[in-house]
Amino acid sequence: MPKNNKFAPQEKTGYPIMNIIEIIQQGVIKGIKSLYGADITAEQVTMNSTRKEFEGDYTVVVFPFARLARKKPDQIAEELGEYLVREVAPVEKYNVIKGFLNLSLSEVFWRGFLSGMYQDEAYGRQPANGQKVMVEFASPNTNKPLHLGHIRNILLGWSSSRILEAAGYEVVRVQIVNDRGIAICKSMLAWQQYGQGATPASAGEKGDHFVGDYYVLFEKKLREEYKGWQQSEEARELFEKKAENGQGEEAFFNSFKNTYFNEYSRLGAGAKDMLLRWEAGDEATVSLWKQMNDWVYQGFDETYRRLGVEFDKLYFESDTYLLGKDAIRKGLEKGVFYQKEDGSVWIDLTGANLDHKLVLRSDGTSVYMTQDIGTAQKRYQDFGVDKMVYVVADEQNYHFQVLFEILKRLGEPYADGLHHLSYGMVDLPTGKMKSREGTVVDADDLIAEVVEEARKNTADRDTVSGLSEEEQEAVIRQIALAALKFFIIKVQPRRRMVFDPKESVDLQGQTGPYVQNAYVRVQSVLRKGGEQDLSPAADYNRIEPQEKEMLNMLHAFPGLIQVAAEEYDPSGIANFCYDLAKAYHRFYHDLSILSADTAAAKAFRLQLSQAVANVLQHGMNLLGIEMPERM
RNA sequence: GGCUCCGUAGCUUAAUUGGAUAGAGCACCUGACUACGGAUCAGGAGGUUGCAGGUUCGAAUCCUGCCGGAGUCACCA
Repeated sequence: MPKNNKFAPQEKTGYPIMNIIEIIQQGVIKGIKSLYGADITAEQVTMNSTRKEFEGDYTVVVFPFARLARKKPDQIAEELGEYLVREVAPVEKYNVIKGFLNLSLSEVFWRGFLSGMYQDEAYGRQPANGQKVMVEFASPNTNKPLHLGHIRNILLGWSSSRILEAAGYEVVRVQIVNDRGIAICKSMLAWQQYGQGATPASAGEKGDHFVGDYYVLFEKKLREEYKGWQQSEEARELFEKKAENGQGEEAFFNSFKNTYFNEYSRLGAGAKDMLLRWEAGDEATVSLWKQMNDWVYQGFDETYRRLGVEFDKLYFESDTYLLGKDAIRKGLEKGVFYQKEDGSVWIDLTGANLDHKLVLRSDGTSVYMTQDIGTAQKRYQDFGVDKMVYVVADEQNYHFQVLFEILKRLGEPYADGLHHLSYGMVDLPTGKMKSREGTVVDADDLIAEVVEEARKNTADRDTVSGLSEEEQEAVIRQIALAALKFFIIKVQPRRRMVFDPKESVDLQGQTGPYVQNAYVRVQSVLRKGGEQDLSPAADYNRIEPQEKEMLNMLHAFPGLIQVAAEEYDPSGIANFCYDLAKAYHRFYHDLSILSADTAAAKAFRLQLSQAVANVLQHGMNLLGIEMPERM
């Protein structure tokens, strides 16, 4: 194989390989000018890949030129087609159907394109652009294990960060860990009262689940306590006095629950007291808090490891929850904020189609927004990033609109680079996930489940029987995670999605393993015939439609990465990988590779196979999905 | 109620951002290896893109109004 000139086309096309679309667009612009004397911009030249039921590679839509040329679309298309064939070298043929101009590129062009890229593992990756972007994702609370919702978040965050890297950015991956507050105090109190010194090790349980169990236990004990209290004199009197007209006992006590926790409950008082002592820095409390959080982190780390993600830096809310007050003070001086008589500080965002928003309470303490302002500033100080992406569910859309507007008005240097990667909640076929009803899908359980399913399906295959047990286990894990990840990532983020556990473990059809299988097929072919000289590919002169389809897709891949990065949307990459895998499966079925008719065909198809495998691996890698060599 | 997002085949979802006959997968039916891996391929059936108007050569996509669903409008996080 010609290793030393991988980027150079083997045949002279007369044009750089990558910009064929732009070249055609320029040709169209010149053509319109010379044929009709009109000036148009590249923007006005709409080009698509030709639909596969028609002949051609690219299609120019000529309707928009009808007015300029004062001719019928069909006639324009004819004239323009003739012009392009004459003036733009790679364009070899054209045909016109109903006002659409279909252009076919020469085989010379396609051979040159393929031979130039098929060994390039970095094909599609943009050179560094000198910009730095921070991606925040995961960001769990430390009182409960991760669940399906976190998985969607993590997969989106991870794949987006990979895609941004491929688009040329330097990426910093962070999360903010919500490690403080009343929730973790509930777990702490429950552990203190009922735990009898148990540890994750002694209980044989993962740390995050261990701590989560105490949170659940707290809620259970609280409910019991509340139920008992409802029989008391005090409760009866309150019910008589405060129940609204016609309000039943049950309805009343349901709505009273919060007040009960805050004002009557022994456990509630205990948890709140715990929080106060934590805030005061009480040593015993702080050390218990550290201990429990440590357990949780060990559990989280394990889950992240299973998912194959990692972070460059963790921010902890216990460090950041007091940040932002300075910014408020400065903003107040600059007149960005205003103060009410009671001392609370606000911002008027009605000009930006938003509302008035509180940024500091009357007692001078922070709210969520205050922290987020401070944290953004801190992150900029820490890393000097040009952009920040927040992967957070769509219930916080309004919050981020407000946050970004505030940062803009404060004149933050990164304010134009802020993006909320908002995604819809994950529903189950039975409806919403509700922790109270125990319908939350636990992340670790889910992973274990898909691995089991993959194991069952791998058991009776001799394709992997030659591998060691360890290697087999790795393959099973790769397949399982591919199924799970692909299932989630293929859906556009903004959509609320239905997660059917049964479908997520499917290994057939539009799935991760289907894509892996295409890759594995290529590897199998290459093992048998990849060691040869592929230069005869230059003589291949009858590119089949199945081959052309893949060449077109391969050519589109770099642009797709760009779009995915600009839109912060990995779903397009997933769907592309599926389409490419499908095209390869068809090609593989219809045409012979190793026993092709000619040496040229064989060499060309081996190049093509290798190119497809590279791009599939690269594309799936952007989604955080690994490719096995056998499966 | 105000604002935002979403309604596409029975189910899960695409549609190159206004382009050609709305494309896949699952499930259902029928077929395909003495061939490079059948976790595959081919075919069938399944659609008034929630409804009604409008904009134009052309609308799932843009505008208006309804209908249905979700989220959000805290000195909560």
